Amino acid sequence: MKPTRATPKPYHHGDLRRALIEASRRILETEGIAALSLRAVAREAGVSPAAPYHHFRDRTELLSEVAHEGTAELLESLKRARAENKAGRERMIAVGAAYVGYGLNNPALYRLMFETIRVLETGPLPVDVHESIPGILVDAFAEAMPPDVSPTDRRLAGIAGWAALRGLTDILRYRQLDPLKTELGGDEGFIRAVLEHLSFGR
Amino acid sequence: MKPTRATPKPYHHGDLRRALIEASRRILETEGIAALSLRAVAREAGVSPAAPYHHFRDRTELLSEVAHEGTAELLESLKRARAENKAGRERMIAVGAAYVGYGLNNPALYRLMFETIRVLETGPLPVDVHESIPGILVDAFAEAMPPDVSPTDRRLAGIAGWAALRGLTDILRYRQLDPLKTELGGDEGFIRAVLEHLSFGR
DNA sequence: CCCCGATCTTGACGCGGTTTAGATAAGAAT
DNA sequence: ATTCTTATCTAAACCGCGTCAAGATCGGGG
Repeated sequence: MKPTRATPKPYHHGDLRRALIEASRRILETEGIAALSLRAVAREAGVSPAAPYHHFRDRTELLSEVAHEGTAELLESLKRARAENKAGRERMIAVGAAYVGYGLNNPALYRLMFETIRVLETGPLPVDVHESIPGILVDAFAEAMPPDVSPTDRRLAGIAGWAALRGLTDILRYRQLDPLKTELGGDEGFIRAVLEHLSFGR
Repeated sequence: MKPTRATPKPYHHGDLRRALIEASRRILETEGIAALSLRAVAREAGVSPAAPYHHFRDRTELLSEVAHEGTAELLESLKRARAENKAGRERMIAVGAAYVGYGLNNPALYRLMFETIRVLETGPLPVDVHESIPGILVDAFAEAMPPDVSPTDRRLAGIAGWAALRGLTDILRYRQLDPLKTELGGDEGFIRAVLEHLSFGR
């Protein structure tokens, strides 16, 4: 009986595809995105430079897979934050903090996901919008609006919130400490303060 | 026998430094950031691959100079928008639209400025904060707050606005048209609507 | 007028992505 | 079990890239 594979049974190596992705993430964490070359990944996995070509069309496709894993993880984290908080301000803050937190805790991978490889957030909206990263973010902000807000304004709030999260993550990722940040209790408090402000914080 | 140049008289080439930067921008506009190699720039300028090393320490320094020009242009654009509008909501929208507009009109250069080469927005705050790109943005948003807002909240509003601009630019740069965008009158109207929303749009 | 030094070229090195041809080994066919 | 097939991997090569060392060139100061 043919092994119906969750992971296709490999021949020589033992699931090189998987090994390559993991090697990539290892390099990404330890040496940064600059060191993430196809050859380096192959070295790390202990195979020849040409071996990866039997599992990925080219370097971009390998990196896309790595980025895809990051997207899945981030999505999972957002879903968790959503599930653990009732719709409204608390959920918005929790979801937002989860997003920024992921970016800060996985800087190289985050960068790969949203800068180097654009395959992900690009393209027409995914199958189920509300289960996508932008979808969850937009929803969380939109639902945090007061009840009297029009649907259009609600949607604008969602987009504005989503945009602010992307920008905030970049700013925190690239910049040194802002004086205000420490005043407000480090990253945590700072993020929370900005998010609260975004949802009509007063 | 020497053609008297407008630019300071160089030796062999005729201000190769300048020519290299301009060649870089030409490649950036036409072929994108992926084609922006040192050798390609040298080719475009009609010199040997090693020639640039007499004007720039390495490839990064050349790209930094190109990015620096972009930063100067963007800064100029923001200053103009600031000067042409009195402090408050109108200035905030004008400045914000100028920022996003620059990013959309110079996608490859914008990306070089804020993704590929980080020398610019990175590092401790510049000499005069209020004459920097983040400074002008933060100020514009902070000043658009109602008068009864506390200094801390004002500053938070500035940072939130700045972050939203960065994110909005990315989103518009990477994504296809959002349905809402066309409803609101294309990029222009969309940006304006989001910005208005950011400053307590109700 | 000659020499100095800034500027540019030539040629090379090592690394990267990718392709081609060949070796290897697992499963299928006989 | 032996042979065949095919996926997998290696070896070797090609070309472009960033960079450096050595030499050629040329403008201006002595």
